[in-house]
Amino acid sequence: MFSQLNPQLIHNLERLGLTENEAKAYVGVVSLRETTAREVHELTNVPRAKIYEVLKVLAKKGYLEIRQGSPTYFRAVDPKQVIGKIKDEFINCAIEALDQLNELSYELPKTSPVWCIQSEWGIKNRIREILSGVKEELIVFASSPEILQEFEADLKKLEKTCRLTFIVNELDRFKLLPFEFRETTKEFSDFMNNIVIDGLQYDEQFFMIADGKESIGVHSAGNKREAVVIKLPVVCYLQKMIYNRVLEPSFIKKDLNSV
Amino acid sequence: MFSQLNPQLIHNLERLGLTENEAKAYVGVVSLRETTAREVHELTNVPRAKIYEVLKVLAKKGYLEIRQGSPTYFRAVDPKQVIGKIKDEFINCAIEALDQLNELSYELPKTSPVWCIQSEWGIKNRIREILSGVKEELIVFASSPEILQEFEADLKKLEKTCRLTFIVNELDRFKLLPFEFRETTKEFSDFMNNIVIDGLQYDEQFFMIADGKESIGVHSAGNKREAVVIKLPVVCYLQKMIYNRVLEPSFIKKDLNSV
DNA sequence: ATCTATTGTTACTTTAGGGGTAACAAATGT
DNA sequence: ACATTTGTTACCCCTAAAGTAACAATAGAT
Repeated sequence: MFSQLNPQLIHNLERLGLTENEAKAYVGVVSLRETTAREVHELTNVPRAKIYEVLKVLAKKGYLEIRQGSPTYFRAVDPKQVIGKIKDEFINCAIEALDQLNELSYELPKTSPVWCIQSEWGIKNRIREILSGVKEELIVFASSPEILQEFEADLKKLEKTCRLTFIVNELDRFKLLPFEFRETTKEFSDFMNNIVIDGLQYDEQFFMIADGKESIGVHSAGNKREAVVIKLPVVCYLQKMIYNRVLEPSFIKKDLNSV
Repeated sequence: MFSQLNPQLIHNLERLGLTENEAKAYVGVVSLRETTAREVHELTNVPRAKIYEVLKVLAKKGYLEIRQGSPTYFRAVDPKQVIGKIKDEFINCAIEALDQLNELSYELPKTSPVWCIQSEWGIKNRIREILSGVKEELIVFASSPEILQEFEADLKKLEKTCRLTFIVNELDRFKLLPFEFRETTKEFSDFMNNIVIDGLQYDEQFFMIADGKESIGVHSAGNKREAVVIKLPVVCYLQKMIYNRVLEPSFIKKDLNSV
């Protein structure tokens, strides 16, 4: 009747490189164990005129076995073997691509002073990269605890070798995290949550200054989230100053004032 | 000038899920390290009208970082990270697909008596499966040593627990392999190399009978190679008889004659 | 300030792969 | 012999992605 096929499974198989009809047909044969083209067609709704070619292709790829005759019968090779094969081929491909990409890198990385990152994964990736390079001091601002939780382990490790300063705007919301937090002034946090440029609402969610020379800030502008990496020592110095200024006076340490 | 891009690399990246233009653009940015859309366009020949959108997409996926301005600059995220991410996602997908496929297997495998396998990988896979199921006796015929080499380790292991009989048509060609071989009669090997059915030349290359009830034969018909699996005990018995008959008389053992 | 070249965008065409449909030939079964 | 099922062929359609051409917006030069 109407497709009992798990659409998520079909989608996954497509991502593994099968066409939609190939995915449906393979699932069909696996479901039916040992079967004819017609049965597969009826279960999967792949047009009967197409099913023969599709099953042939799958057999050629080694995913099916065939018993000739009229009708011809088909049998699925164990999914574990099939998926394993696809995976192996993909991984070989990935390894080869990586090798080839690495050969392109003849120049040393020109490190430009400012970059913008527009994917969630890219942001986390870059934060982790910066964290792994911190030598002495790290200042972290966060407007909500989620992102800190994400990097809790990395930060905990850093705590042993570096001076860490955590700045937040509401101490309460962070009390579950095992760090010592300092609170910003009310004015500052109001300001941070309410920056509008060209009609776009900016919401600074996270900020980090590493060794006073590299910073990354994560904000949402409109409905998009992005991060900005800045490596200009001057700018970072200014940023650091600002963060030092906006701490609640009672928490400001002597040595920070002297900078 | 004319593309210095490694086409193999482009092809690999396409297999990893990028479009051709995305692959070229990413390779371009990796090559140029830190660069503008125009430079990427000139290096890769991706149409200039397309390069902006393509680079944006790559940034959205997290493979590039952006420095806004006019011109906008682009920088590649470390290929190791990028390829690693793609690989992880793929593998998750593969694992999920396998789980879902395994849920479909409600019935016990109906074992049909005869199957045809049309991919090299599928053939090897099935041979290995059969080898792993042998309990007592295995008879192997091979017309060339390559395929035996492929399974040398598996066969060596079997030798300890089973009676193994190797039948070949030219002892000389197999002397490098660490097994005891028996030779067929000249007539038989001539016959085997010269079977023509419906104008198609059949060349039996490999044959194996496991415990007298399951057999697999690999042959090329025309220019195609395929394998036939037969699980009918009767047929296997007959096949076994034939193989026993065609051994050079001097090598025929007593107990084989008595069967 | 004006002109020019470059940057970035938009709208369109083309192509190829995959999917769907209809109609026919070949084989099977009554 | 006839009908049914199996298998094939020739189409059409749609979409994703590549290519093209022309225009707007910006930056640099005179």
